[in-house]
Formats: sequence, C-alpha cells, structure tokens
Amino acid sequence: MNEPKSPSSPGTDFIRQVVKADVASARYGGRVITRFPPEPNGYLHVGHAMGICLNFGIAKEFGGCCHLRYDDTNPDTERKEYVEAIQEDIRWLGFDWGQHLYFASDYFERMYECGEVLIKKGLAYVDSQATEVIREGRGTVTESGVPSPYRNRSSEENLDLFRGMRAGEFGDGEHVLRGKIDMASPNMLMRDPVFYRIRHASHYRRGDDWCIYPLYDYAHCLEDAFEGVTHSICTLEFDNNRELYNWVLENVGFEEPRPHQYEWAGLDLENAVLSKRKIAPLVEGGFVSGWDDPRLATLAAYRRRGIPPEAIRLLSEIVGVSKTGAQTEATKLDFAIRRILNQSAPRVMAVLDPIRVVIANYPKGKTEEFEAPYYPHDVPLEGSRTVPFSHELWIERADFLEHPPKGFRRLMPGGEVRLRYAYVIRCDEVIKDDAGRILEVRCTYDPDTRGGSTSDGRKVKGTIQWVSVPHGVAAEARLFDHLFFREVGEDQDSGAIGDCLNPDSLTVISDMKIEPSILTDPENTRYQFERTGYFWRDPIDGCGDQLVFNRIVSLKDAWAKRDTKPSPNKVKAKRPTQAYSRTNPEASKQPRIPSGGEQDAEALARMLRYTGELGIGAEQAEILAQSLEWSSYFESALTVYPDAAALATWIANDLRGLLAGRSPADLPFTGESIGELASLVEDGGVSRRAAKDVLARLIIEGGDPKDLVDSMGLRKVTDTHELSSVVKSVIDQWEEKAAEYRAGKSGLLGFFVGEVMKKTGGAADPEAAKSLLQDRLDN
RNA sequence: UGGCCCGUCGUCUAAUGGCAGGACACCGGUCUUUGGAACCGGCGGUGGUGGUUCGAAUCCACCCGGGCCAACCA
Repeated sequence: MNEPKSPSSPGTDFIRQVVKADVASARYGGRVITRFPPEPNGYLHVGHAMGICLNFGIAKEFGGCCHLRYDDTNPDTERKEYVEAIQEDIRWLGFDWGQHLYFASDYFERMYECGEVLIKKGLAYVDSQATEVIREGRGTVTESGVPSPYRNRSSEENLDLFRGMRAGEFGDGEHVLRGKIDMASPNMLMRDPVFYRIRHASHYRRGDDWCIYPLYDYAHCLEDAFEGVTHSICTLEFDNNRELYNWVLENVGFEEPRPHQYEWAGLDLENAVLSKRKIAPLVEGGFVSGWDDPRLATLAAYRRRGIPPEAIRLLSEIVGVSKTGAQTEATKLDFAIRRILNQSAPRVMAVLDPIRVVIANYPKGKTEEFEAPYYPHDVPLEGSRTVPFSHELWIERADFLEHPPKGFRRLMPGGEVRLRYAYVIRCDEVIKDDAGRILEVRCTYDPDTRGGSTSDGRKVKGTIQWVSVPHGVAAEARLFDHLFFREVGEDQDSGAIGDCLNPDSLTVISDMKIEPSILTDPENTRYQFERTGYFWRDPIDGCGDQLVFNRIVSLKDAWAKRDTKPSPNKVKAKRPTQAYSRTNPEASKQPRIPSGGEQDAEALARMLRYTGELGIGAEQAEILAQSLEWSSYFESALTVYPDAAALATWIANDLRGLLAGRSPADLPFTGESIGELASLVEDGGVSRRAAKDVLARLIIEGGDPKDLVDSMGLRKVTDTHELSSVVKSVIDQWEEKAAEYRAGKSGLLGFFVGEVMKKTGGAADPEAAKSLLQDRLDN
C-alpha cells in the first residue's frame, strides 16, 4: 500500500534506449558493462550519487555489471582516505561492485605501452616546449594553433625521449608526450593534446614507481577499453572530449566493438554546493565542521543528517536522465525524503521550544500512562509505547497564541485543544513576566475526554503534542538550512565565501523536551517528531548519553505557508521572449552568397542555377549547392526524376534529417535511388509517408526502392472500398475517441489517421483515409 | 565572435511524424486525534519566424536564449 509512485516512463531515458538497442542487436554480444570512475581526491556528493544510480542501475537492469574504478592518475591530489570514504558511500547508497574494483594506477604499464604504439605510428611526439609556450601555441577558440617545433621529431627520437621520461632522466615539465592530431581543429582538445607529463611525486598507491603520469583524455578511454566497458557514461561537459576519446581508442588499435562515451546532464540541485572544488575551501576554511557537516550535499553529510539512502535513489528516479542542463528544485529532494520516512519512521512527541502548561484540576503528583501507537492509521506498521501524563506539561510555544489570527486551531485563552492521545484542555489564564513574556499557561482538563475523544460530541479541531514535565527528557536539536543565501562565484577567496554564508544555516536548540520512550530505542532510529519533522540522533555527537537530534527534514506545514502565499494578482514572471528581437524577418530567407575562392565561385554558380532555372527555394538551394558532395548527389537524382523542387525537399529536409550529420558518401544507395523513390511517389504508387519509411530502410541496408516498396508491403492503398472498411473498424474500435472528436476535439483526427496507417502497415493513402474518416466521423 | 551541446507547464521529465502526458511545486476541496499522510479536483507548457507534410514538440532553415571548450586537473 502506498507504494511510491513511479515517475513517468521509468527506464526509457535516452541512455537506456541506447543500451537496450545495443543489447537487442548484440553489438557487444549482449554484454553491458558500465563504470563509476571517481577520482579519490574528495568526498562524493549527491551529484555523484545520481551517476552511481545511473551506472549501477543500468548494469543491474540489463544483467550486466558496473565497475568501481578509481581514476587515480594525479599523484598530487589523491589519497587513500578518499578511496575508503567513497566505497563506504557507494555501499551506503545500496550498490555493490562485487569483484569489480579497479584502479587506473594499476594500468600504468599498459598505458605506457599504448604510448609507444602511438609514437611508432607517428601519432604522438615528445614536445620539449615550456608549459606556457605549449599553452600559447594552442591558439584560441577563434584562431588555430601553431605547430610545435618538435612536432616532426622522428619516431626513434620520440621513443628514446619517452623512455628517458619514464626512466626519470628529466625534471618536471621538461618534456611531455603529445598526440599528433590537428593544431587547427575547431575542437581545442584535438590540438595535439598532452598525454603524459613528468611529475616526480609519490603516488598514494604506486609510490615512486612512476615519474610520468597520463592525463585524463588519454587515460580514461584506455581504462574503459582495458576493462571491456561497453557504455561509458559521463556528464555533459565531456561532450567535447568524446572526439578525442574515440581518436585515442581507434589509433591505439581498439576495434569495434569498443567502448563508447555517452553524456548526460547530471544533477544540479538548488541550494547545494556540488563541486569538490567549492566544497574543499568550506571544509578547510572552517566554515563547516567537516566533509560530513550535515549542511553540505556530500553523501557523508546526508548520511550523518539522517537522509535514508532510499530517498536518494528515489530522487534519482524523480529527476530522470536527459541532456538538458537544468537545475532541480530542492523541494524534490524533500519530497523524496518525506515519501520514504513517512512510511517507516515511528512517531514520538517532542517539544522544541517549550512553554509550561499547568493543569489546575489534575492532581499534583499523579501520573497516568497512555498507550500511543507509533504509526498513524494509514501506515501499515504495528507498535506502540506508553507516554506518561502529569500535572505539568510542556507544549510548543507556537501552539499557544494569546491573540490568534483567524483560523488558528491550537490553544488560545478560553479555547480548547486536544493533547494528542490524552485529554482535551481549556486555557484559563496566561502568566507572564514583567517583560510580557509568557511563563506558563494555566488550563483545566476535561476528564471525560480521556484518550482524546469527547463524549458529548463537541468538536475540538486542534491537536497538539506535549511532554510531561517530570518525565520529559532534555535534548539538543540541530536544524539545518541551506549554507548560502547567495551564489558563491567561481574563484572567490574565503573572505568572499563568508559574505555569502547564510547565518541561519545551523540552528542549535539546546533545551528541547522529548518523551522518555526514546531512551530505550536503538540509537539509529529515525523518528517523526509529531507535527515537527523527521529527526534522528547525530551519529557523531548524539551517541550514548548525548541526546542530540538532527532534523532530517521538516514536515510540510500548510499553516505556516499561509503568510508567504503569493498574492493572487501578482504578475506572472515570464521568460523573456525573443519574439521582437529580429529586426529583419526577411533576412533569414536570404541565402548567404559564398565569397571568394574558386570553389566558392562554383558553388555560387550552382546556387544561381538551382534557384533560377530549377526553381528551388533559397534555403534548400543553399544547402545543396554549398558542398560538392550534396550537389552531385542531388544532380544524379535529377537524372532519374526531373522535379527539382520535390527532390530538393527529399534530400535537403528528409534525407539529411534521417542522416543526423553523416555525409551522403556513407550511404549504401545513390542519388538515383532517391530520384526513383520520388518518382514512385509522384506516380501514386506510394504515399509520401510510406516513401519516408522506405528511405529510412534504404539508409540502413540500401537496395532498390521499388523492390523495397513491395517487400515492405507499402504499395499505396487507395481503393475506397478497402479503405472504408479499415476506417470503419478504427472508428468502431475507438468509440470514445470518436465521441470526443464529435464533441469538438478536432486534434483527434490525426490520431485516427495514425490508427488507419498502423492497421494498413503504413500503406494507406493518408489523404484518402483522412477524408473518409472525416465523412464518417461527421455524421 | 570558431566548434560542439541543449531549449516542452513555475521545476524535472514523457511523447522517437499521428490524443502534448506524468511527477514535484502551487491553488481549492474531502478526510483526519499530526495544519502530516491519503484521496479528489484545478492551474499551467512545446523560445520565435518561416518551410516541408494529409498531419510537426519531433524533419529543414534562420533567429533568440542557455551551457561547454583555449590545465602538464578530472
């Protein structure tokens, strides 16, 4: 009962679709191997947790495995302490890497050998320029780089130098190994990237075995390949690195099926500091108590705060997987935590900010006990404890108001409130000190309401929690809020960090009261303090006799929210629209005329011919004319079928859309085929819609369009009789939809056409089907 | 201003040429010995302009907006 609702379409994100397709096509023999590759230079945070859920989740769902591999290629920053902490976090989250624990540093020898392979192929060289010179030589995003003077060293010399680098013959920074790729590449990463650097430093695992260390782009893809990883999933910012990932693997000699990289957006959580680079100064600067300070978004902090791992996994489901760089609202995390805890946390009574209530008509010194269930009626768990009641009680200061606003349902002078599981009391008198601060509230109880229900049927709207003064236990509570009230910039020093800090991020309540039953519970019990929030004992400071409770998350509070309600006539803030920003609407229609150069002159001539003589629109003409590849493809289609405008659409719009960036040279069919296809459509033998299906097939396996039309059963069905019967059966099948359509939901017509198309395997003439459908539906 | 990636309710995410759907948030209601939970209902979206198509969130073009890339970090 009350299973957490699944988010929409679970498990159908674009990465899982790729994996699913690869399993179906047996691309890797059905194997699925993912990996989670942390660098042991800090603690994991919720962002990493999403990556862990993704990688381990996919492996589990597809019967594969997920490797835990430390990407420990930088001796300066990595420590054993972190590798242990990371493992603890992953286990806590509920994932298991089994035997598959790996370290990049174990591959140093193999990686080195790959370096020699590249050198021998003439694809890598030792550069001896200074760091700054290399940097400058790389150019900028708008200017290409200049080749290093060492770029053309012989393989022998490179090999000799590289071996010398390894042997420790050189100092830090004297040489590097670079890939010999393309100094003019628009992708900066391809401008002869550095593969190895000299660093005389002790590595936390390899000690002084090595004095050269591989860099990420070189190392990471090799690690994946060594381990037989199939799907290497990383975040969006590595998009540019994919080209290099592929280059290294292909040139070192890893053939298909080899690992491939896929990028997703990762998690950006509102109010959470999600970068090790930004967390470290908070820890080191003493702004927080450590990597596990509960205000942080590290997994260690979440664990300490008391967030259950199930909630993190639920968050991962809720947030989903996409390539949209987006920020997730903090309320989604809160929701996930409450969703889990509501179903599992025993309820107890605690008072965070106590005021004293004296029950005047309850005998001093008398105590009675109430049996109180741990769980509310809608949580299917059993259990109860007894709570002691007496002459003096603590209640929450906020639960008594001398001058309450309208709608206040708690205690007020002359009013009644129910003490949960106990009695209904009425407030008779308020005792204040000289400063007007309330010292105690004097009440009388109604003995006929034992257990909380009235015998005369009168309604008591409010119910509040309470703690008996002589029995209550004192404790400390810690409430957490987000650490910053303002975004901290990228390179800010600790002074600037201090300026952004939320002074109320930690509230310590030193004198809360709680019912004594908790004294006999396991220390790691997560409670709901009724009407207040979810709490558990701080695992560090709340052990043994120390009663220190962390608030994991508050309860939703509909009453408190009433003040912050946005006014109904508030103008809705809209994303600024760009509707008016274009100054010349015709501008986009003007083809850009290529300028200068012999090739451009030819392209221009083609362009003019296409728009003039052939009557093609400027947009498509530009696409087709610009490259020789496309223009010759187009013109060969033209030899088969003379309707240039139709062909231009087929090629410029449909074909290129299906090709997703690939070139016509890769196609298993020629321009003539597409011309033939277009003529089949013109003849009426195939609908345009069916022809597009044929095109898609053509791209995959080539073939003769006419044969494909037949073998796919796509010869157009125009026969009115045949079509009518399909139309009738579709309408009969979807009676309700038909009624909706008749009631005015005209958008449903497309749905019906789609159904007819489905039923006929795509062969129906959609236009004919549409008019038949309309006729039938309209009467 | 070079290349690449991304724009769907306030937020996150489905729809893979055929009904724009779900979740969170918000609002209202029912119920309630937690102003919790649950249940019911409501609000609300394809960045813009053209084009292709019987039919476009989806294909094409341009524009606008956001992000990433010039470490011997990962």
